[in-house]
Amino acid sequence: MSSNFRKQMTSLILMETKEETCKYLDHISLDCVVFGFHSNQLKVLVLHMKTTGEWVLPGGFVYEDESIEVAANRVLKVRTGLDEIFLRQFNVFSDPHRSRRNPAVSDLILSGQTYPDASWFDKRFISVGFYALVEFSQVQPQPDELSDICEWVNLDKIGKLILDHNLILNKALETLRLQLTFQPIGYNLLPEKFTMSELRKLYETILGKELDRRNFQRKILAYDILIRLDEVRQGVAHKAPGLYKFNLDNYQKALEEGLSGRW
Amino acid sequence: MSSNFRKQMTSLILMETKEETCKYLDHISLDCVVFGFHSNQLKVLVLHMKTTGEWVLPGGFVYEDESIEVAANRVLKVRTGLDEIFLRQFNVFSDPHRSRRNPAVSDLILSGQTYPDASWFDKRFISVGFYALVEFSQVQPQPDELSDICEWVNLDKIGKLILDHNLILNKALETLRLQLTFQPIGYNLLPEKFTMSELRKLYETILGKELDRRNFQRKILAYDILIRLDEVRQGVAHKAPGLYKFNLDNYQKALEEGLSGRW
DNA sequence: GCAAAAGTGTTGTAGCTACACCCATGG
DNA sequence: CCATGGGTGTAGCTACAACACTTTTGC
Repeated sequence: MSSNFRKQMTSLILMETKEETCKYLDHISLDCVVFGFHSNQLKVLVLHMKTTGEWVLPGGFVYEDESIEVAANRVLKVRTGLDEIFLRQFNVFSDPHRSRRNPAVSDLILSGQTYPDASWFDKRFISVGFYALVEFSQVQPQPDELSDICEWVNLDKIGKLILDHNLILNKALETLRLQLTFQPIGYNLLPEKFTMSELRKLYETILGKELDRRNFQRKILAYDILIRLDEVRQGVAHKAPGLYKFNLDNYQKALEEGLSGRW
Repeated sequence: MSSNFRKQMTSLILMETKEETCKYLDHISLDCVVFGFHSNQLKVLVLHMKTTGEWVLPGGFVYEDESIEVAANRVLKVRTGLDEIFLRQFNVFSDPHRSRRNPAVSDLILSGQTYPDASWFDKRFISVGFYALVEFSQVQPQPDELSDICEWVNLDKIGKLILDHNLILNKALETLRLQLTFQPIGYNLLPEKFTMSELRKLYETILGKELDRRNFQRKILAYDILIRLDEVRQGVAHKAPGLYKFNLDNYQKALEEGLSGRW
């Protein structure tokens, strides 16, 4: 790592943080598994570190005067351009050896403007895991000062991530599965208008198994949570599928009960 | 609060922590909602503070070299006498105003043996909530140095707790409800041998609604997770009910699928 | 004998599975 | 005109709710 490079990155960090007077809480971080759904595949937002070439989940730290939820929202707003993201914490990762000294980062924190001292990054971090559901097409992935890429990666194409981030991802996915019946997962991952196939493919991807096309349709319609629009999807090489949107009122009510079935 | 009293309590704390060289992590605490089941009622373990008379959930702090799970186990071992308690984290409570200066506690921490400095308790705490399931009769409730009572209280008799502990309790209960179908909740709350009524009352208490005695029995037996013993409960003023125990192998397998039904 | 709870049986129905069949569209 | 996926229908089965009825015990 060249001295020039260090200088450049240090100034980048300072630029971004200069006006901030709040300090971060020691020892506490957050990591986000941001899910999106596109071309019938579940995708996750990941960053590629400039210095080490490692892949990481978007994450950040918590200011002394904000809740973790607010911190996660703040972090994701920068990373995606979106406000008011659907966000749920799902687990705390606190193995004392989960984090380690990261020279690429801690080298930068010499000025101590926002961090208590230079060794701040050497400390052990307890990380709160969040999963986020976003509408794929609305996201403008933005790398941070330490990364050169921020992009969507298919769930089945995710390789080795930094630290315990693969564990975090897997746990997020497991949570998503368990919460499929009582969280508005379809609503948050799909665009406003969607076809029945798209909704079903989303369920199939999350559950990791195929569902009967016809039974799925009848079952989901029986909940009365969808509104059939007078539109069809154009430009497909077969019968044009009808478009639906969520009936948000009924959807919320149905989720309170849980979408009972076994899928 | 008399000066004598302060001295006494300070020495108590020092006694307990003298041999410990590890420091606690700043800003991070944990709180446990310990559930027990006795005389067909769900109970929670609470402490009564000597100084302020407030009721609190058992909790503690995290050493620099332990995970939160290990810390929670350590705390609960002292409070209950039990090892290897069934324990699940369910939420992080991080509202920046959730904790406040607690004079009764922070006055004690003047020596800085185990805490970084005297203002340690004044800091904001982010608390990881755990729920624990224990077998009521096995527990020996032990107050800590700051409390004079540690006892079981019926869920419906719990009054105002300190800080946001009522919120923590409610969230724990909600989690318990949601996880009833895929966590070994019956197994951990009941004694080894139990009657069908006891198991059903447990479900009824957690779910907050009555279940049909006969349908419950047939449904739960259909899962093949119980073993009917050749014993009956004696000394009841009616037909002696048969005793059951869990078939742990089958129970685990069934929980992986989820005890499907709607209860 | 009677009250109270245990234990077993029955019946109708809702909802699911597993299909068959036809429709619309692009190439 | 055919391949592809959309849309609707139906028969059989399972699981469940809502009951009735019998059994066993203490008092």
